[in-house]
Amino acid sequence: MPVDTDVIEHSSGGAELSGIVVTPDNVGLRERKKDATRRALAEHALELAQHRGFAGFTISELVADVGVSRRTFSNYFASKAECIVAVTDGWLDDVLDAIRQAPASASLLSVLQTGLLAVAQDGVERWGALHAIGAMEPELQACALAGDEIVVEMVSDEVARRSGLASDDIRVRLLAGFAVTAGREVFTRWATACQEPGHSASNADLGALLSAAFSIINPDVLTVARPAAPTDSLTT
Amino acid sequence: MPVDTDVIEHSSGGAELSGIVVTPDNVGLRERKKDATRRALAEHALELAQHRGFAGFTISELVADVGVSRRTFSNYFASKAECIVAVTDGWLDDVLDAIRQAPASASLLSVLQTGLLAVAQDGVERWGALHAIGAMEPELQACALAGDEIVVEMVSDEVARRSGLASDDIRVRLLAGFAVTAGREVFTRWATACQEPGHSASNADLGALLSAAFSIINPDVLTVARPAAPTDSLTT
DNA sequence: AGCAACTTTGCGCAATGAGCAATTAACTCG
DNA sequence: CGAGTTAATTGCTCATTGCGCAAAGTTGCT
Repeated sequence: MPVDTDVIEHSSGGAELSGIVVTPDNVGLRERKKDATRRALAEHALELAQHRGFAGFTISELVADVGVSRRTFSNYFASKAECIVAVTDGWLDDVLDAIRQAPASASLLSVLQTGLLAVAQDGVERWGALHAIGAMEPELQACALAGDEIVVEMVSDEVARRSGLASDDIRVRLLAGFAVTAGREVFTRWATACQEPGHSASNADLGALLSAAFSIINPDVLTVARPAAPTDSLTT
Repeated sequence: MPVDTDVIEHSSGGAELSGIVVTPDNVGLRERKKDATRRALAEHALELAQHRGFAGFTISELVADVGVSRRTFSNYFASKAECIVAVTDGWLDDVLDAIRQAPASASLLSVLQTGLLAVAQDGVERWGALHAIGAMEPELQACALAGDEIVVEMVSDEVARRSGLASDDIRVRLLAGFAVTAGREVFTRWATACQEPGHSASNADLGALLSAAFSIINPDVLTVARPAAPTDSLTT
């Protein structure tokens, strides 16, 4: 009996890729349980880290609280850091869904901003905690960054679909990379702003921040013919 | 006797910040020795990783080859991954120097490209090896990404100086972040291209790749008054 | 030379990450 | 529903790791 089975109403199972849930549509009990323990571990790890610091608790303590064996932990995560970062698991799907559901008429840039906003919906609060801990814990930060890399991958595919360019076109990759970086940066500011005394942070501000961030991008780069590309074999 | 002292002619010592050498101007013997062991460890670690794989050797083996104690290793690096990534130590200074030495008349964007090219001078080959290993080793990749974060920090300062904007202006940070991301992406393509059978990769191609990458950026964003910034307290 | 500052080293230990085989729970199909 | 298949959990075990501590060895400065 890993986690309180009663609490499992219907979460979503999912196939894994590099430890991140990608397709949360299996509905077997087995999958739901797996997902539940994973979530429980990540969630509780974050909580412990918030109170006692990243190094302030051991995996053994964590699993004791959650109710699984020490060995099981290693079946899910390769490290404590990876476990904590797993609280962001759902976000990838949030962004992707938001992008897919955006009207075909919307511009790529605004679509990406929309996707980012979608994550902000339920993610920013956790992100604050995550960032607070990770700020001085290099291992955690590294894990988070590595996780983002996968997001970039997936967003690239989506951008490629929309723009009609190859998903490994350098501009596509970089645009996706930029979007993720922008999200990280904006969320950080947002989170810190929220924690301040006069915390008048609203969703509108978040949109403004995103706009400021995206103003760096050349608005019509992807809609236009490829730019100066002397050696074609490489720029693809 | 850590490393062959005879070989130490004049490398450069340096104060540390998060494990990355920042100011390589101390010339004491002590500093040079430290730097030498650090380098020796990183270098040899990379070599071992190339031949036996990341998990194919232990820290104990590494230090045995280099000639320092197991304990000393931990004085320098917190993990095997961190040690390997340390072969990139000098690159940060390369970029920074290149940026600083660029004529004041040059545009920010071209200056950044120049800085990236400076790294390519001696770095790309190692980067190939690094990437080859790190591709499937999440821990290594994570470390590298975390290292880049520091580069972004420093580049931001430089960009701020040139543009006259605050170094924590969101556009400055994102521009720096973009530059680093672009560098990573470009180097990856470059390195893989070089390894291919018909390896006709020249420095010119590298410049072209960088141009393609930077074509995403809005050319006059930083030289112009700040863009739409509704809530000023946040966009700063 | 002699003292202060810093590094290296050895020892030791708690914590980690993973392989293996046995157990248990979930799913499938007749 | 019940037997067989598949997959997850668990307990053992062990090599490896990360780091605190104090002793011994270097370097730097006067």
